[in-house]
Amino acid sequence: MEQLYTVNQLAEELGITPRALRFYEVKGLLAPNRVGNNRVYTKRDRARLKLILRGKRLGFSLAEIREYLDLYNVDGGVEQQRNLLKRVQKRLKDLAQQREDLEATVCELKEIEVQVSTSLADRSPGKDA
Amino acid sequence: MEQLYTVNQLAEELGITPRALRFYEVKGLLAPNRVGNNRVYTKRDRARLKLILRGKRLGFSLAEIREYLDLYNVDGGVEQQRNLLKRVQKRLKDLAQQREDLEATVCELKEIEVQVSTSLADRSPGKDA
DNA sequence: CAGACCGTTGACGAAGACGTAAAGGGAAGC
DNA sequence: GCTTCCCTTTACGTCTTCGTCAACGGTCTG
Repeated sequence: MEQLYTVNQLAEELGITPRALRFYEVKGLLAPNRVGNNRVYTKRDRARLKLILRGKRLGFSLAEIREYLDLYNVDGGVEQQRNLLKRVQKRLKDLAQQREDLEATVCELKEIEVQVSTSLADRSPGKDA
Repeated sequence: MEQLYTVNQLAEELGITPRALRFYEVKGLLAPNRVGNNRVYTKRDRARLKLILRGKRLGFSLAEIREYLDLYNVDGGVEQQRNLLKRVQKRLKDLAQQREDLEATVCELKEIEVQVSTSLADRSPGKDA
């Protein structure tokens, strides 16, 4: 019933190597079940992996992503939840900074784009007509 | 008249190490003037450095940041400008993807924040009153 | 039963981004 | 003149994130 994957299957589907998958496991980012000696990944593992990959695209290190994944463990006592809340809020703050950086960079690149575009249009007029 | 900096001054001001500054120079990201044997950084160098740091916060490698900085060289022949335009547009595309990832992550974290907050509020009612 | 595939662990390698120690030059203060 | 301080270069160390063998086990097929 439930969709399962081998290392190779899951790796190929998400466009990474099996080696990377095993590495993430060593680093504590994933913990697939075993059948005998072989890894078996569930949909949950897959979802977790997608979070990992998104974290990477955002430029986070595996250690940071590990912390980030911990934020999804909403269980725990009051003290733990307070702690979790703090970490979530810090992460949100970091992401806000990152968004600022992103917007600023996009703005500047768009300016350059316009500049270069018009410069090109001026040099070879009529090409756009 | 113009504000100048030594390695240590500039490093401290921007919260990095002098080692990093020299390293960026070796990697071709910075090219400060010399007075005798000593590096002297201008405001322009400082601005460039801030771009570098922003790139790092966005998760780019130094090599990518180097390319990015080259995008600011709007001079050059038509062929070069066409090339530049392409690179700018590719970079913008990458950043768009990154923005998507960013928004998705922020959304999820905010959900968690609400979840944990209300959970805490429920457990200790009246604390908020 | 041999070979073809998957899958496993382990060791070594490699690139990127610096940290850190070593050894020395120049100027400034006492 | 000697120390102190800042700066220099060179070189080696380190941590991360895998890639790349190497050597091995299990299973299926012919």
